[in-house]
Amino acid sequence: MEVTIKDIAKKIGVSYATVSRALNDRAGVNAETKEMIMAEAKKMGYQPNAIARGLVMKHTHTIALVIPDITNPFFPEIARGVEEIASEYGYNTFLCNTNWDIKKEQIYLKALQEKRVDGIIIKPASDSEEDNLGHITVPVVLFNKILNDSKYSCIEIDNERGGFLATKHMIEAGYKKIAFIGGKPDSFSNTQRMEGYKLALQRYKYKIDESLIINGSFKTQSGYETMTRLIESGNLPDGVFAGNDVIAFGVLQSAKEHGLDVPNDLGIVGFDDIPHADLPQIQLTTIAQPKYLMGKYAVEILLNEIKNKAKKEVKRIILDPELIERKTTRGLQSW
Amino acid sequence: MEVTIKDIAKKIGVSYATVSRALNDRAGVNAETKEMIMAEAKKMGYQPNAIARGLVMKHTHTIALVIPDITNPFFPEIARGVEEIASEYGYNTFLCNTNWDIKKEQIYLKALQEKRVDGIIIKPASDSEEDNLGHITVPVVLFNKILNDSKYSCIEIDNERGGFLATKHMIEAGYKKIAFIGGKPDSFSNTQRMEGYKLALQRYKYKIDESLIINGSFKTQSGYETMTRLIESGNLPDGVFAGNDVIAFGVLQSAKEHGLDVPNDLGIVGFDDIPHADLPQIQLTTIAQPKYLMGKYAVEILLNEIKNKAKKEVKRIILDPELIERKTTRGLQSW
DNA sequence: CTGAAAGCGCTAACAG
DNA sequence: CTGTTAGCGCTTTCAG
Repeated sequence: MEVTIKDIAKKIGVSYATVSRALNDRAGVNAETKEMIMAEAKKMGYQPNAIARGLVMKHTHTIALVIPDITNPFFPEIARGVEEIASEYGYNTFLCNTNWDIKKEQIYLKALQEKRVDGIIIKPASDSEEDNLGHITVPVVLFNKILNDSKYSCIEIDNERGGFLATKHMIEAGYKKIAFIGGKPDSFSNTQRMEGYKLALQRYKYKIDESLIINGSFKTQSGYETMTRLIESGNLPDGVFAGNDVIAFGVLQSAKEHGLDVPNDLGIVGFDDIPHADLPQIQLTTIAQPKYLMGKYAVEILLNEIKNKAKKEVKRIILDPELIERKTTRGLQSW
Repeated sequence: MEVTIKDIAKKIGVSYATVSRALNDRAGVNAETKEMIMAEAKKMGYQPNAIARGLVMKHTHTIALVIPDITNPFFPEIARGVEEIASEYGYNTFLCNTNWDIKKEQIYLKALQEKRVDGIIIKPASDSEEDNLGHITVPVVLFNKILNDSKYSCIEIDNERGGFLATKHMIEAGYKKIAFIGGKPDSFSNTQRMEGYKLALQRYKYKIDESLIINGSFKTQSGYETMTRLIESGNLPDGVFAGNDVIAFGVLQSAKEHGLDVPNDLGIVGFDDIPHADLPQIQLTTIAQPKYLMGKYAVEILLNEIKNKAKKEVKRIILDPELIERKTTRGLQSW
């Protein structure tokens, strides 16, 4: 049997309230008895029961991070940020992987609430917010742009500006026929990146060619397949702005297999700046997001909302994207 | 206030025991009243309190996966495996990242136990088992070879054989001066891979040159730095077996920066076969581990131990590594 | 089929 | 400084 507060109380001959006080370092316990209690607790191998405590305290000191794809190196970076900061504040974090499956997300959200997590940080699998987050009663912060009247705080990169920057860079480097190979079509981030792309095209008087705008999923495989299709259909662009880096990897792969010279025959820019995008063999030009920081901020906002549940104010943090020029695009100088 | 079982009992005019029975689908409730209860529960937005339930039931239906580096793409693959399978069985999983920090691991293990997780799957940050896992009372399964008298189940690849295979491959491909650039020196996996390397060297009458055996950490940066040091010290090998793939990436990077032709001037083989090791620009020859499967098996063993806590038997699963020949080594044919 | 009551391990008034 | 007591929300005998 597990050793409880009562066992140690009995052993020492005090009431278990006293033991509780001692263990929790609360005032009003004689120094000597406290010491005895601590010693005995250690000796008996006492381990506080957070479940019981949670039941009375009404908080669990655990939060959840729900993400769509832990296999995309973008998310582990974020996860590291939230986890590290959370644990600094004494919180554990559940890491839930929805696999972009809205049903799975639903199930997680339900379980998380039943387990009484104190708050949730989520990158939704889909963006029809109300559908999914409707039943959540704990504080939530999203990695997503959110409708203006939303009751949730959020933090994200300015995706439209990112898309704009990426496309502008390719235009200025002299690419003429620029495709957008995107990810999940019903994702805000994706849409906004595409909007930025279109905006840049317009700004520079390029015409928007819908046959060059193709969405799929945020996977390497998807990038590979749609690029291959593009090449084999004869509708070959000389530049592609990919919805994210792993898609860009797929594009790169297809290009290589078809003997295309990157960056001369084909320029590529990605989004995220995941680890290994900077390997010399890859050298992917991309739009960087401050992943770790995003995780960090998200927890801080969340923890703050948890603490001040009463007077909550929704915060929206929009971060600046940054273009990282590497070798999958021609530089201006070479033009 | 949260709606509880009592609220809905009061509303309908039954005892809350009955409500409990109905909600949990237990026998002995009149069909009609059950329906009423279910309806009311939904209407009132009742959400079972898993904390309270856990307190009485003595289990939480949550397990933990503690890993050293979520940023190494090897681990997310495993994580996906455990998470998916666990959730199929109705378990949530805490994902904890120790960052190879044994103190952090300690803290997590403590918190996890206090939160009464039902079991723990862990790749220890260090390998002096007894030190770390001593206080754990719940079932544990390790991703690590374990002493023969250990009380824990474990599952892992045959690292020695992997190291052997890797080195043998390089020898047969004609490389003459093969270095081992390893990861954490006090890691079993690392040591075993090194043993396999030595074994192959001996088998083929190569002499073992300790100046060619260098450990560091399981990071790209570490691989990059030690390779660079090797090159700049003039002690240039013509082959390196890296402790894992991300190290190999670093080696690759250094090689490239120093104008070495891979695979002709330098052959490289990694370990793990992480995603993106197969990109055409990388094409890393490596030793594959069945990552997802390892995660899956780990949960299955764990869940089984949880169920049969009484008659537990320790299981040791040793999986076979597989050499994946790609382009960072010469093939036999080209020799 | 249903209700009463005990208790899971702990915290927090409230008395002393 | 310390003990008594009442719950937290739920499951589970044990009676009826």
